[in-house]
Amino acid sequence: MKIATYNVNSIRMRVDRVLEWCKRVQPDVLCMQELKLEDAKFPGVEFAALGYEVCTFGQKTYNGVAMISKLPLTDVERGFGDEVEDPQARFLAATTANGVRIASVYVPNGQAVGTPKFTYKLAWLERWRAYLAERVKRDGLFAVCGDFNIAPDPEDVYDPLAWQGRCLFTLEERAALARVREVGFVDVVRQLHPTGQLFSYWDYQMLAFPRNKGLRIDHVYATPALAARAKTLLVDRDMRKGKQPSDHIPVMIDFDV
DNA sequence: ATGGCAATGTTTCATTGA
Repeated sequence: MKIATYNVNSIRMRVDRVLEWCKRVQPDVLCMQELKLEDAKFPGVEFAALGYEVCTFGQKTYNGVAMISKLPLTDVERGFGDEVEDPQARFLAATTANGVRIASVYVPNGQAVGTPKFTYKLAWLERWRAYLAERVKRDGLFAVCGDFNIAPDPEDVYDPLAWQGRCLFTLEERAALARVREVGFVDVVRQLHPTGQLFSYWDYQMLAFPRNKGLRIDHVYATPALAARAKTLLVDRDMRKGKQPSDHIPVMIDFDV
C-alpha cells in the first residue's frame, strides 16, 4: 500500500502535475496540503476519473487539506473537534477499507519567532499532540502525513548554523514535534533513510533548488505496528523540476499492508 | 540539467509562505 504526501501550493495551479504523478507512481492514498480553495472548487472529477475517492477540507485562499484514495474511505474527521475558535483547515483523517487510519496535515508555518503566528503554531502543535494521544489508543495502524513545517534535526536543514533559532528549526518547535512522536509515532522517512540530507522543500527564491538549499519538513509518521511494515521510500526530486513546480515535492512510502 | 519567487484576491499592490 503506497501512501504519499504532497504540499501542492494551490491545487488549481498544480492539478495537471498531480494527475500525471498519480498516473506514473500510482499511490493508493495521496494526502495533499495548501489547496488554497473551497471544497466546492476542488477538481474532484479529474481524480475520480483515475479511480480515486476524494475527501477534502478546504477554505478560500489559504490552507486546505485533502486525501484521495483508491480504497473506500470511512470515518472522516475534519479538524480535531476542538476548534470552536479555529477556522483554519489543516487536519483531515479517514480510514481506508483495509483498516489503515490516515491523516493529511498542514502544520502552521509560524512566520517568525515572537509573532502571534508563532504562538498559534505552538498552541496548534499541542492541540495536535493531545488529539493524537487519544487516537493512537484506538488506531493501531495509523499514518500521519503532511507538511509539518518543522525540520527535526540539523541534517534536515541545508545550513544548521544559519538556521539556528529560526522559525521551522527552533528548539521549541523541534521539542513540540518530539512530544508528538512520543505519543507513539515513528518518523518513517528517517527509518528508511537513517542518515544524510533528504530535503522535501526548496524556496522559490535565490536558486535554492539548483544550489540544494533545502529543508526536510514534509513527513510521514506512523504507529510502530505500521512503521514495521514500511518497505520502500520515494522522495521525488524530479517533481521540483520543469514548469510551475510546487516548492515542495511528494514523499511516498510503500507499506506491506 | 534543476534556474534566478509564486499564488491569492483585496489586483496593478498587499499578504502569505518557509
